[in-house]
Order: sequence, then structure tokens, then C-alpha cells
Amino acid sequence: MITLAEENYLKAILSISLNSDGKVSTNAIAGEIGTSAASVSDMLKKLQDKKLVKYKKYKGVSLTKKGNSFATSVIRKHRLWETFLVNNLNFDWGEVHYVAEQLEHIKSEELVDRLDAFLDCPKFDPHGEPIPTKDGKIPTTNTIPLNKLSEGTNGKVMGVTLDEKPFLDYLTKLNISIGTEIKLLEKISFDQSISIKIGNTKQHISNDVAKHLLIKTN
Amino acid sequence: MITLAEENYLKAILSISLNSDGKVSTNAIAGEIGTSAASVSDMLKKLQDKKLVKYKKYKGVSLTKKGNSFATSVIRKHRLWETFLVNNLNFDWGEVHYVAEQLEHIKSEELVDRLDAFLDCPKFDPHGEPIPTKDGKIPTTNTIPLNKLSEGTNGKVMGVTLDEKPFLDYLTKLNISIGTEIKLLEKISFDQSISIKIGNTKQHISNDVAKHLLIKTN
DNA sequence: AAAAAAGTTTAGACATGTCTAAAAATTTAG
DNA sequence: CTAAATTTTTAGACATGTCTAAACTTTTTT
Ligand SMILES: [Mn+2]
Ligand SMILES: [Mn+2]
Ligand SMILES: [Mn+2]
Ligand SMILES: [Mn+2]
Repeated sequence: MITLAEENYLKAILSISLNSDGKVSTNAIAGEIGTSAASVSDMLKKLQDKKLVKYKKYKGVSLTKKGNSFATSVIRKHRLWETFLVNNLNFDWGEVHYVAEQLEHIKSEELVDRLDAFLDCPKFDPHGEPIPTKDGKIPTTNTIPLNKLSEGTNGKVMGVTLDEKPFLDYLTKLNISIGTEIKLLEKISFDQSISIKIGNTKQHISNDVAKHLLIKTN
Repeated sequence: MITLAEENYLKAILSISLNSDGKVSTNAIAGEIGTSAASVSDMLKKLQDKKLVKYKKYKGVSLTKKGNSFATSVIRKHRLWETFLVNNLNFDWGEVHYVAEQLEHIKSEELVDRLDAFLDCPKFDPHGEPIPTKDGKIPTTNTIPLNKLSEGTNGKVMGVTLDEKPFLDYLTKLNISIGTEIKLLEKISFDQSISIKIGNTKQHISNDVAKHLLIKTN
């Protein structure tokens, strides 16, 4: 049996390895989970014993096939629940992450299958994040983070890569949601901040915000 | 913060005290939860410290107002989730209890409120068990356990007071579900077993089964 | 190529929740 | 009303997951 804590570690490792390459460091995991590096070291040994990760002391960690499969399944459940909460229970997209953090640990394959069917097998969650299929495949999109676009490019917001409330509330304030058309006006080389046009309004946002917006160019 | 284990103890105490009166014994709780009497003693001390129960060593335990409120809330969540699983995800009534045992511990008042609204504020769950309201009131019914009826009485099954799979599967085999019309034909004094008529079929069931069937007489 | 800085692991402690075995209290019988 | 049986509590242990402080590697600077 895999515990709730173990599931969270596997999910964190997968999440980090998707945004970087090579082995995942102890500190990165500690940062992601909000725990101490010492706790992470302890847990990595346990996950290694269970053949869920490949771990060499001081050299970082990576998921085994088995570990990857568990992690992907947790993400699948997280995003299916988020979809249910927004589509059926009328939650706001900024309010679902915390609840889904709990729901993702409910153990019942039957439940996940039926929830998926109930939702009509959605490919993306309310944040535009891809929902892994039952067999672990993750739908891909040809989108680019807004901060990588060149000046003058038009595009549409297809998803965000962060789903915490303060970030999403800020986007809502900027009138940005999934589907919003954006034009990149100007990139400031000093701090990589950018000017954008939304509808007829001009806005200025930091690189930190821009990098979490996935754009499909027109 | 109240933990998952604490919630289960409170629920068990409430559940036992509804089917008996006076203080709840350590052994009864151990039996209900499937743990040792020693563990129960340990936990009762902790619940006492948190003002969730009134506990005197060797003299049994009862819920405080606060404890009762938590316990009722857990039962509310359990039964709302069971309703969702059966009504919306097409689960069989025998398959939902185990999953609801997990879902009942999800912490989000918002979620419960919205789920309740989504389900149209149901008064009873798929087993005919009453769903406590948000403010802790439990709908009552004027029903009688089948084993308390007198011979020759007709009635309709309004609910069951046990929702474990083996019991519910047996009922399904007997063609008994919520709404089924039953006539009590004969009570055997030797073992309190009874003969009943369902549609045009005569069946014989034990007292153990009969006592878990709630009947509304015609 | 040391020395300093940064990152990681170990040691020892603590909280929660569980168990078995032994001790103590209560209830039931004789 | 004592003695036996039952119930309950305590004692001591263990598993999980966390922490801080100290020790140990690895990387970066000088
Ligand atoms: Mn999320
Ligand atoms: Mn999401
Ligand atoms: Mn149930
Ligand atoms: Mn039920």
C-alpha cells in the first residue's frame, strides 16, 4: 500500500522533473512540498525500498516506471476532481486546488473511472492542464509560455502552469482566463517584464506571471 | 484541527449511542472500529482533552455538544457522498459505503454545501438512511424494524440500518430494495426468524436480517 | 588546490496512532 | 460477601512522518 505522504512525494518529483531535466534534487522536493530537506532524505530511502524511485545519495532522484505510474495517476485524479468541482459544483477556478489536494488521494479505481465517464473524459482541467488518460498518457499541446513569444505576436491563452489562488485571482483581475486573446506588445530586457494587449486594454506584467501562461499563436 | 482517526471515533460513538442508551463502552467502540480496547482507551483520553467527549475511567463515554456536532457532520458527508455515487456515478448501493468512508473525511465546508445543492438537498441516502442537515438536525421517519411488526401486517421498506456489501447483496438476491412491499406472514418464536411475502413469493429470513429493515406500515 | 559556501544526509527527538501483555477495576456468580 | 470472570486501563513497544542541529559531500570561489 502506498500512503498519502508517499503519493505527495511522487507527485512532487514528477512535477519538478517535468519542468527541468535530469535528476531531481532533495532541496527542490523540500521546496515543492514545504518540508525540510532532512524529511525528504528520509522519505527517499523509503521510496527507494519500495522501488518507486531510483536514488543515489547526494546525486538526486528519479522515478521508476512504477513510481511514475503512481504519480501520474495522482495527477489524473487531481485534475478530474478539479474539473468536477468547476463544471458541476460551480467552484471558481481559484478555489479548487486545495480541495483537489485532498480528493486526489481517495483510493478507488472504480470511482476514478466513473468520474471520468461522468465528466465525458475531459482532456484538460479548468486551468488548461492536461489530464492523463487511464493508461498514463498525457495529452500534449503546441503551446508556448507567454514570456518566450516574440514582440508583436498574437495568441490565445490555452492554460496556466500554476493553479494557486493568489495567481489565479490576479489573472482574473487582469481579465485573463482560458481562451483570452493576447497580443505581446513589448519585452523589457531589464527585468523580462512584458507589455500585453487584452481586448483594447494595455497591461504590464512580470516575467514571473508571463512564464505561467501557455499561449497558442494564431 | 480534528484528525481522520478522531473523526472515526466520534462517528463510532454516535453510531453506538443511537442504537442504545446511556454511556458507550470501550469494547463497543473497539468492536465498531475494529481496533483494540487499549487503543480506544488511549484515544478517549485525547478526545477528552479536546473537549469532544465526556469520559470517566471505567464508566464509559458520551459525546459533548461539540463532539456530537463533528460526528453528525461526518455522517452528513458520508451520506451525501453515497447519494452522489449512486445517483450520479451509477454505483450499486452495495458498493458505495467503502468509498464514502474515505470521502467523508474531506475537509471543505464549501464542498459539502455545494454537493448538497447539486444533489437537491436529499433527505435520505441510497439506503434510506436520513441525511443530517447543515445545522445537525436528523430527519425522522415513523418506521419500525421488520422484526417488531406483528403477523399479517403489510408495509413498505423505507430503509436499511446496515450498509455493508454482503448484507445488501443478500437483500438484492431476495428482491428487496427501498420501496419494496412486504407482508409479514409468520414469526417463529424459536429463533425469531420470520416468513414474509414479497410480490407473490414467500421468503424466510433470520431476525438478524429483519431487524435491519425499516418498514412503514400501510 | 585549498577554503568557503551550498546542498545533503544522519542523529536524535517528538507527535500520532496502533499493538500485546500485564495490572487494575467492575461486574457477575456462587 | 467473597471469588471468578469480564472489562478496562496502563506499560512498553513499534511504525510513520516530521523537525532541528550536527556531520558530511559536492560545488563554487579565490
Ligand atoms: Mn491543482
Ligand atoms: Mn489544475
Ligand atoms: Mn455507509
Ligand atoms: Mn448509507
